[in-house]
Amino acid sequence: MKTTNQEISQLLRSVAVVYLLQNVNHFRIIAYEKAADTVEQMNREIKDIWESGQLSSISGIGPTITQHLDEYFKKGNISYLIKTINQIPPTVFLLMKVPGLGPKKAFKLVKELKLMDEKTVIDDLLNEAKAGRIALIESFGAKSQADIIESIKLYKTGNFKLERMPMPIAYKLALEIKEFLQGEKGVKAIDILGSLRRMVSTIGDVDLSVVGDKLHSKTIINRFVNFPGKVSTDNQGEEKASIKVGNGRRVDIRIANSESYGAMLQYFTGSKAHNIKLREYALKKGYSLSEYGIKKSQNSKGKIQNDNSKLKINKFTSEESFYSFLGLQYIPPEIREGTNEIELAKQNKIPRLVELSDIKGEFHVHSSYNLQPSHDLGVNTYPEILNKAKKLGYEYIAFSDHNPKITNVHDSEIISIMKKRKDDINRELTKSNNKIDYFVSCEVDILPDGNIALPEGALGHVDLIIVSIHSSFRMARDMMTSRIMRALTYPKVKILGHPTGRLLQKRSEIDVDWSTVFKECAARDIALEINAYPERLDLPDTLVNQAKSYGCKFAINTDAHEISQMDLMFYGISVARRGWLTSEYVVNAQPLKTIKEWIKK
DNA sequence: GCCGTTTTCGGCCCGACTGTTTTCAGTCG
Repeated sequence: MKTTNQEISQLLRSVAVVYLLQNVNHFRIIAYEKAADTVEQMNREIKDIWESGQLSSISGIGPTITQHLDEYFKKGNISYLIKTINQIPPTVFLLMKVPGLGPKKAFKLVKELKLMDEKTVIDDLLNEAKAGRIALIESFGAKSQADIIESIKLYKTGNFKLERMPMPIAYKLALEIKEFLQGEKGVKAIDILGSLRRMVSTIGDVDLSVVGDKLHSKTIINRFVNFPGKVSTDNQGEEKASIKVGNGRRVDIRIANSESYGAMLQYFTGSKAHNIKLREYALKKGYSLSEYGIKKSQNSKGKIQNDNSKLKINKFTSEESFYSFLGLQYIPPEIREGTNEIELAKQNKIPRLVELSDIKGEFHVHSSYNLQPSHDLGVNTYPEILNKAKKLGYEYIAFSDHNPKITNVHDSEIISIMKKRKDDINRELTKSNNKIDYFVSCEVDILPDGNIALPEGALGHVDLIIVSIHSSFRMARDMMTSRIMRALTYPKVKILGHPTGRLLQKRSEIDVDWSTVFKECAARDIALEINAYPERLDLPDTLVNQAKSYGCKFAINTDAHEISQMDLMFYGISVARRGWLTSEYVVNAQPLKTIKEWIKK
């Protein structure tokens, strides 16, 4: 059975719940919650780490939890962790899924109302509420009872916790609202906050902030709640408001004044892990942080008696000055994930991450040239693509149409198609006296057996190829690994296309031993693609970071099937930045000369 | 239970909101 990080994280969180209900030391509870957070956000499978004996080297997982996990992996259901969880009725955990019910309330309800049937517990609670029996329980009242009925209704619709949306969709929504608000009186600046500012691949809520003077905050909020895409207004106050747009997506807005805007921006950008670590770091220096600014910590050891200044808040107009006050280099939002960014910022060692302006070309664009492809054709001609690349300021572009269909077609036919294509490209493009260079490429399917869907005889008619999986996504890990490893051995393979095959919210990643694949790519100088296509964002950021540690190189591509999609390079850049890539790791941030040498190798 | 560029002991992130409360606990982000 495969044990996922999600399951282990859940396990640790449940133990924290049990301890909370048993009134054990508060910080022991926090330790379990922290460990759960750590596991949840880890970019490697915890079980793999356990197998390699490296568990205790993870920050947040100390000797005790290491020992418990070790026992869990060996003994499963009879381990300490499971036995601990079993001390609490399982119905408590089920009730906690209802919004507004945390451990204490859920436990009290289970105890007082004797809700022990796991299959019916939610309905049982609803019936008790309707019968008026919840209001009779101490610390509950009529309002709580009514709230519970509402919450259960919401819970049953399944709409209370929508699936996250792919980041590019959220980004587009945010830009639409931003544009809608732009002209309003008093609006000085609008920023995107939260996970969207960090460019996480999937987004829950969209958060926006507006710098505006108090005089106009009411009218700004008013305009916001009249956004044409709005379906409901959740709350609307003087300084903030929430609306839902189509599909139940929630958008929050807050109006802030400019003098403490830096602290606000920092706080609401997150991540939670980053903010917690930042506050711990600040506390050691005697400072306490909040969305309003920085003040002297009440508990700081170095506190001066009778000091009024500790109540005074230092305000910051910019994030740069906020971080700088703490003695830290500015940390780009994309890497604020609570790994080691604060440590590095302290030493002034945050690298300059790759930027859109570093990009000098791309390798993955589909044209309308009909070579009887195995998958979708693009809609634009080679000259149109070349022109677009020129407009983007690129030095080079590679045409990577899908390979010709191989079913019922003889190899010789495919070879002649590929030859004709190459000749056609060269004839069409030499005419137009271009200033930028191009490469004849091809995106070739990796077949289930690891062979590629292009006869070797055709390889003479391309400069390079991208190999990608487009079928048989569900294979056992060892088979999938050797499938890819075999594909990498073919000549002219320079890029492994959309390596995990994931489609955000639609198709999960293939199961592969990535360390084996990454080592091979590094050894063969084959770049891993960071596919910027909005549904893909593939490689995922965490794997980018892992591959980087093996010395891999990356090609950030849009996989455009229409020239306007070549503008989506931006999304690929965000993935690269989240993976801590500097431009030296990105092949298409290198000049033409370097690329020519790379392709020849 | 975890951790260390002020500590191997003595600390541990901050605030809003809500409901049930006479001063706070629980939940959420």
